[in-house]
Amino acid sequence: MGRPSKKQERTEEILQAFQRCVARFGLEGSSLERIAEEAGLQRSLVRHFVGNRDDLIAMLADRVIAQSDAQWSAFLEILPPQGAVEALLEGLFHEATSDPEFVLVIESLIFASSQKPELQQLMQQWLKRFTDDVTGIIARDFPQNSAEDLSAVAFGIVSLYFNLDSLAPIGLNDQYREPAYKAAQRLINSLSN
Amino acid sequence: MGRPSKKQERTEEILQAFQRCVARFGLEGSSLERIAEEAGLQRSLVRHFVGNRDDLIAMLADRVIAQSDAQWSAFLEILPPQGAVEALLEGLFHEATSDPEFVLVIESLIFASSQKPELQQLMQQWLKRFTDDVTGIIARDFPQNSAEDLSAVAFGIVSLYFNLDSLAPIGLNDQYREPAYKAAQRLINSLSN
DNA sequence: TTGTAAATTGTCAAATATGACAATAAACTT
DNA sequence: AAGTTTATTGTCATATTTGACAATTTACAA
Repeated sequence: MGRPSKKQERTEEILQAFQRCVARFGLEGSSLERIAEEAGLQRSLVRHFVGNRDDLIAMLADRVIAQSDAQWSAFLEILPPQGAVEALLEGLFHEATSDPEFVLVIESLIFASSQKPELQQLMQQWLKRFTDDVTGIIARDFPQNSAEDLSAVAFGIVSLYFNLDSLAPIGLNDQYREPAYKAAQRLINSLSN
Repeated sequence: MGRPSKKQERTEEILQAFQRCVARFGLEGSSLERIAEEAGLQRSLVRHFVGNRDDLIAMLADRVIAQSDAQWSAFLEILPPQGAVEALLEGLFHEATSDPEFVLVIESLIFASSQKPELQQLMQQWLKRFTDDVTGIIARDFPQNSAEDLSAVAFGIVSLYFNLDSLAPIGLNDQYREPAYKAAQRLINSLSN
């Protein structure tokens, strides 16, 4: 009964438009006006489907985190049972050409975390999953090391990877990718066995 | 002749207010209105002394970079002639409790770099000075290593340090400081000699 | 065809941001 | 005291953003 709802697709379109806007103008700079224009919809429709900008931000965060998790999970699936660490480094520093727009959105969310407690919690958990997974992978290949050493190495690798993304706006990504990879290798080599 | 100019002090006040605003609302979210209110001045005065927001951003960038460079230079001065690397790590990961507001401002500038070429160039140079200095310090204590290895280790240390700041908005700074320090040590220990 | 739920369009009022500029007040020099 | 430079205040026009809501249209079910 009644007209079929386009809420799903419309919401998707709007969120994609929002994502593009955030990458270009930042969270604060993305007015509903701009988002609507970017999505090719009327502002009223944006309001109708997703509410005000705070609602939008919450939805965007969920979406982005889910997307990131999905990518990450898919990546983990591919890792070989043994020699996983080597494949991990290859994947993180050589193959992975993360979408700059996506990176900017995540940066924005991280940045906005300091103002939005709910968001901060989401990002905390997101980061923790990431580092814990990396620690786990390393632990499997290098079981003889203490948890402390493993965490340190894992955090180092995550930092190297994240830093490439964080500094992406500066535009030196290509220049620093190789040093980052080498540094990660050195961290791994510093483990026993 | 004529009334004495307060341009210096006023500009300083305005930039400080701007800095506070940026830390709270982001670059885009800092309207002249807000800045003026934060500075306790009329908006007209803000315009009178520093111009529009693009002018403001340029001035803020110069100021922040100068400030950062000054701090960094002062820090380098203190480093002992030998054993400098150890002191470096101590300083970066244990003593240095960087002002969160200041960090947020730098983050904002880095982030905005992707949209503003002049700013991007400034930040590139700023980052380069930083990593080159670190490379130099390490090179002095570990002269037997190749430039490539030294750069990798230096970039690793810089990444660890920056990452702590980048992730500061997430609020896990304390938790990750020690792993970061240990990872940095491991990188250093991976060098010959 | 009729009822209904949802999409879609359009409009209004209020708040906010910006640029430009006039007018006044203050502080200094000669 | 006169002149000059700058600070300071105030205002006007304009554009943007937002929230709220009314009116209309569309697509489906019975």
